[in-house]
Amino acid sequence: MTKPKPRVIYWFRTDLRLHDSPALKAALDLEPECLYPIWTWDPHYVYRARVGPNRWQFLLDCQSDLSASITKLNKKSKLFVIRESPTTLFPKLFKAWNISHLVFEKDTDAYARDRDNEVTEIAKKAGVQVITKVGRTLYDPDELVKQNHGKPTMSISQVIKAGEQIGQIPRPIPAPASLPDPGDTSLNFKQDHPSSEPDINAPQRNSSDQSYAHLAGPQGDFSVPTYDELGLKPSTTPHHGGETAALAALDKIISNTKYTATFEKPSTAPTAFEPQSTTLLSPHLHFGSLSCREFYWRAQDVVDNFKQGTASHPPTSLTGQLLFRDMYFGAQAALGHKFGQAYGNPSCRSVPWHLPSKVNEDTGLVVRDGGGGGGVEYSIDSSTAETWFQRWKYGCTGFPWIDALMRQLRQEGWIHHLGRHAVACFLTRGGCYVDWERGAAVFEEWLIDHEPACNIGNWQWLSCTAFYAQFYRCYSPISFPQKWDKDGAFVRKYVPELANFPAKYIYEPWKAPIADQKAAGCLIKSIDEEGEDGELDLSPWKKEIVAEKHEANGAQNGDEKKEKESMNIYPKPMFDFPSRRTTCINALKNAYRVGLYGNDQKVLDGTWRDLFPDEAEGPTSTADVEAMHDADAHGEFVHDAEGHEGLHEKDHSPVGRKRKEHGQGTLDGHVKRTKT
DNA sequence: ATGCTCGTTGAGACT
DNA sequence: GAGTCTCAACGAGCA
Repeated sequence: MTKPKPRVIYWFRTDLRLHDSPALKAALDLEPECLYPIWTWDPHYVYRARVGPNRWQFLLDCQSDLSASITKLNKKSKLFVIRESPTTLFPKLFKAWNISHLVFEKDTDAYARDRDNEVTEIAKKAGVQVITKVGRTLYDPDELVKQNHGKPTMSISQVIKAGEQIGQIPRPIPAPASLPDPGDTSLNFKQDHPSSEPDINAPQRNSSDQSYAHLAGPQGDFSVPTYDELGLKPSTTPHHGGETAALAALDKIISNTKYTATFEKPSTAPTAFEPQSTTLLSPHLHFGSLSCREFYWRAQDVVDNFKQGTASHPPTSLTGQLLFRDMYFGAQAALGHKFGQAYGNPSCRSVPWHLPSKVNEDTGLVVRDGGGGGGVEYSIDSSTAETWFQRWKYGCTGFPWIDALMRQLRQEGWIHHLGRHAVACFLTRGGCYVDWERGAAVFEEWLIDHEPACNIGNWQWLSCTAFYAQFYRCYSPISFPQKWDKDGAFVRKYVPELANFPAKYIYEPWKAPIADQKAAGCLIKSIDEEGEDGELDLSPWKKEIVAEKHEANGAQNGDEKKEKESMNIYPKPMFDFPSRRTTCINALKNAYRVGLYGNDQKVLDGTWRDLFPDEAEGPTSTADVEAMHDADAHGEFVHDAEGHEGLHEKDHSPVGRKRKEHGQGTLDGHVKRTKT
């Protein structure tokens, strides 16, 4: 008796490619009678993960390109996009299509693991065999953890050591030359509609969300959704997704053997644009439109054939970048949901930042609903910190380097790695003393290459709560960009108000004499001088980004012309950087001395904050306070003195009010030591 | 133990 | 302009 041939669903997720897909190969090795390449529209991504229009665009690009590539291999086939949650869809789909096997690439993201376990149970019940293969990382993150003695991989040397135990990174697998037919695709069942509540992506839409209006899309042909169907605001990124584009970009990079072999991340310019100084392949790695192993071996082969002894090495080399990615995946694989937050995380230091996340006491996880599009909910312990956070987010801090980066991020969905360092340091340990989880949430929303593990890991790194501890190494928003871009071309592009400023003042425009400001067509003013009754008015910066990039050179409407004729306004810096740096470094020093991690009992029960006096983050010496008053932007810096209100009670006082500072003392006298 | 080096990407003064 | 040292000082790993 011959066994019936397998009827296989290949479930695409973050592996939107045909080349080097071990899971797809496993599906094809079954020699199936039929193969259904599908995408299920997961409500977690639609409603619960923060996804801005630019990343949506990139995803749809990847899906469209993949679907076309599948059709090239088999005219009857395509990427069948089904609008339903995988957990409700699969039981019905297995039956309707008489499926014997479900194949997908292994995913170790905390959420994805839960979902995949659930789907695997569903398949088991339906008598469907599940096959998974690793292909998203160089090594299987679980294997990496196992070889790292069961511990999260917290340094690159641990990854290298564990990797040596595992063995060589697999060589890439060629794309298939043909694909089997799909079977009958009729859907003889009713669609289950997922709950859209809470919908943290509501702010990303400008028309009604039709994501789940039709099981197989408005035409009933399983096509990739359009922007209309998803109700999304238009994207503004110039970067596009898709395997075809990814492989072409990789070819171009690899063909430059010197660039490939001698790449050193720390010496690539974060101020470079058109072209950028790094590869911009990260969004492709996230969506799987490029295999990381393809990237690794193409780069490694160039290195191996390069002039002896002149190639760069991990961790700064191109392959080193991929090892860092694996490191973060390994940390996440070991820690699960706790990796994404400080609370309860044994590998993450507890620091009494401003704007801390709220925690659900039952689950021990941060509260991830925040109706109104906030994502993770947080306490506003300090109105000044909240103002600083909003000004950081919308690129109106008054520090041109920071503002240029944040505007590039919001508009294009990508900024250079060192630019991410600069803005992350500024928000957390090197300026605002705001919780890294606030910054991570903004990156989650805006980055087209948002990789949960890498984003979380890098924010922990930059805030010196994990992976990195040299908190006294602090990025200056003035000296750091000057290293690469003396003239400020980058600032001029992304902060056009300052386009005509003299290079001498481009990173510190508040120092320019009024005559120079007038000559450059831009006045430097306190934001709150601008608004009515002293209220902060960030609206000029918060307003929607229209896709003006492509139209700007064409017809301008009357309003825009008028605006051009009048004087531009750019804000004064929202605080004195040198004094804030001193304050933050001392606060970090203190937090390190207290030495608590997220899983400490005192952290879990909330009593840990008593170990930090009100002055925990405030100025630490009289000299600092004086320095602030001497600083240029008079009045503004008095805000520094607040932040002493303690972190528990909410502060409902109006944003931007000036306050008198309390008496100051050095930190040391207030600190109870927990380490001996 | 205690001291040393090293760690993907600091700033600033100096040679 | 590139390299080197100091500033103040972190943890991990090693001898």
